[in-house]
Amino acid sequence: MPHRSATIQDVARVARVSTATVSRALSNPDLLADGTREAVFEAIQQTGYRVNQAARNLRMRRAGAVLVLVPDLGKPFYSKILAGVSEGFASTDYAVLIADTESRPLQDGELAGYFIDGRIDGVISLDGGLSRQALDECERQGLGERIVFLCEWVDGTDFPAIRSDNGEGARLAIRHLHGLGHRKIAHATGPEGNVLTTARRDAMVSERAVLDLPAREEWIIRGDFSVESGHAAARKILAMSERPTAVFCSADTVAFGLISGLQAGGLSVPEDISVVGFDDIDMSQYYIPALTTIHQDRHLLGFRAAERLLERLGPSPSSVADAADDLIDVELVVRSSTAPPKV
Amino acid sequence: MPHRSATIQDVARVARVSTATVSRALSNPDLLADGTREAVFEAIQQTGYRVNQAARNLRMRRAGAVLVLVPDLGKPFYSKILAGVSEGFASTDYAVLIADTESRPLQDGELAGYFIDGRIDGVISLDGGLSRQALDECERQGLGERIVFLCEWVDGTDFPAIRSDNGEGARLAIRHLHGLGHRKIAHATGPEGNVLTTARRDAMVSERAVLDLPAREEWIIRGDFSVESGHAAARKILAMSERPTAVFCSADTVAFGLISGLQAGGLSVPEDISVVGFDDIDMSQYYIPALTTIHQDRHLLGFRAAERLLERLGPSPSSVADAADDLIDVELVVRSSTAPPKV
DNA sequence: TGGGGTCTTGTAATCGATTTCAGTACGGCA
DNA sequence: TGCCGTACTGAAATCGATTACAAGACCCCA
Repeated sequence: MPHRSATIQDVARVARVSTATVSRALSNPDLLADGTREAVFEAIQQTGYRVNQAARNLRMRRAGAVLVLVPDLGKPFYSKILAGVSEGFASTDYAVLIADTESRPLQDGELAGYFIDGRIDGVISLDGGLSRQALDECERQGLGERIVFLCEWVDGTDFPAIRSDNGEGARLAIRHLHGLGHRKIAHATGPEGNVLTTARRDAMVSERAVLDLPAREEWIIRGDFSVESGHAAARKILAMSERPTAVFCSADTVAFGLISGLQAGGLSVPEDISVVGFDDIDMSQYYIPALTTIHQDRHLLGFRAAERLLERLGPSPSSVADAADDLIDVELVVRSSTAPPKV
Repeated sequence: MPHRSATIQDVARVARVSTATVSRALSNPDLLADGTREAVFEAIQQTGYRVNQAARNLRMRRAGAVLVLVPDLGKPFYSKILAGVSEGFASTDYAVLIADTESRPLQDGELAGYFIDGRIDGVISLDGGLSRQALDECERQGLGERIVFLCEWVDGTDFPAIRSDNGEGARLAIRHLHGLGHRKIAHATGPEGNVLTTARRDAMVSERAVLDLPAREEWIIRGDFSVESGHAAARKILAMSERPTAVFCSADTVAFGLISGLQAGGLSVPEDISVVGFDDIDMSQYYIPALTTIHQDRHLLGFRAAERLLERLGPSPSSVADAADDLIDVELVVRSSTAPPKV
């Protein structure tokens, strides 16, 4: 049985003031006379008082928590992002709840339900696959202000979305390969229907056109962001009559699987085929060959999303934040998985 | 402004009963007459009522949340564990809070403070480096029952600790290498002072003695669990006059760095040196060479920890749970990073 | 017919904070 | 001296649930 801790009543008794005064001492100290304030703080010290969050939240009609929706906690890509989010809320009194939408998808009305329950004050969703219905329901309840997307987003909605400049990333990758002399460039995509898949593929395709490079249907290899799908892409490439000399992968993990698969099929990277990844996860610089990739500042992404949500939860409803701030720069990191094509 | 949602009062009014009856309908339905119960559920439907957690928690003197302390969210090792924990709590009404103890270490009294605040009901700590003081303070407040360790633990305390059989893992690794014909086996350790470092190193050293293998001081290479430390270990090995023919690494990430470093130094794996990892993170099977390693069931570890904490938070204080259940089996996974030594 | 038991339900206290409203004290000014 | 504004503090309502206690209805059996 936890030792029953001091309440505001106890403090008031010790300081010989009312509970209202104690409350004010904490939230609005300059309202009090100097002596009173000191007496209260003294009493707080003595009793070891800490304000009870449940009571405070009940009275203030807030939950004191935000929810982060992660498509798959098991993916290393998310870890640093979460660290960033968590840091963004560290100096506030919001708790950070994390839910994995893959291991347990949200039920109908569950998201809005969390708000209504008083469980959460806001949401950061890393999952762009949230159902339209769930979002609409939140909007209908006037909760639209409390939702921020991160990395992914939902087309056709106008929730703020902190994200990397995916298009620019794809263009950097293609230009880099083009610069090395590659012309036959393939793309291993993410899962169909994912906004990142679309953004990266579209930019890749259009940049390829801009540079006047050849395009073949089979060079767009559908997959998902998994290592396995990279492995599968390798098998497809090995079976092609007209092989590309370079592959731009939609994720580093895909690149790892791809390289591993190519190697198993007797092709070496970058000698026979160059590979570019996307994300720059920790492993990438130590992979053999070290992976050329598009760096995303994952920590910053998380941190910014936290800031953005905090703004929106704050007292002033319309913030001055610039939507342009929501696009985070990416960077090409050249390592050893790319080289000029064989002549 | 979120649409003010229905309260228990509203439901009571609609159903023409008292709030007590509504409350009972939810928590103890068979106490009510059939007709009443139906009327209440009908009213709940009509009003869209959802119980307010803050109010409920306040009244029931509970927080409705558990905290998971993660040493470094950025490490891919933890992701699946968190998914397991999260799944373990999915069917309960506990929220799962996650805090990164590296990016923001716990302050004095902060942990006990969370309990007293009514912010959390329990803790799962993946961090074995929690200060003794913080733990003692919790014990003193009678909160000892509410703490469970996971993966790591703190020597000399008797909190339950769900963990892999680290000793067995180390022995499996050494026996595997011994079986291949290796005699000169080195070990790249984790950070000094970490319980896992100690457990794995001690078991490695004693198994090496059991098998009557040579031991050299420099073959115990101190590091931490990072890729970088594996890289550094490679440099040390390259500089040795008497090189080992195999290295048992304290983590897969260390193995990756090691292999990368050896390769950079002109030694290839497994031809020149065999490498065994520990953890079997997702990447390991796709690394080149695919990594021979000790598999930890990370999802199960997380899930078990959740179960264990739930038991302890439940109404019956002394659970029947067997402490033996807390040790999770590990498995040797043989891939391509190990081979017989060159003759 | 009356006492005792079971079923069902309601009244009201309670959890621990915040905040509105009102009151007191005091100083300044006419 | 009397009125008013300012500074400070307290009493009490409130947030939305849970639950101890009590009371009414009904049945059974002596």
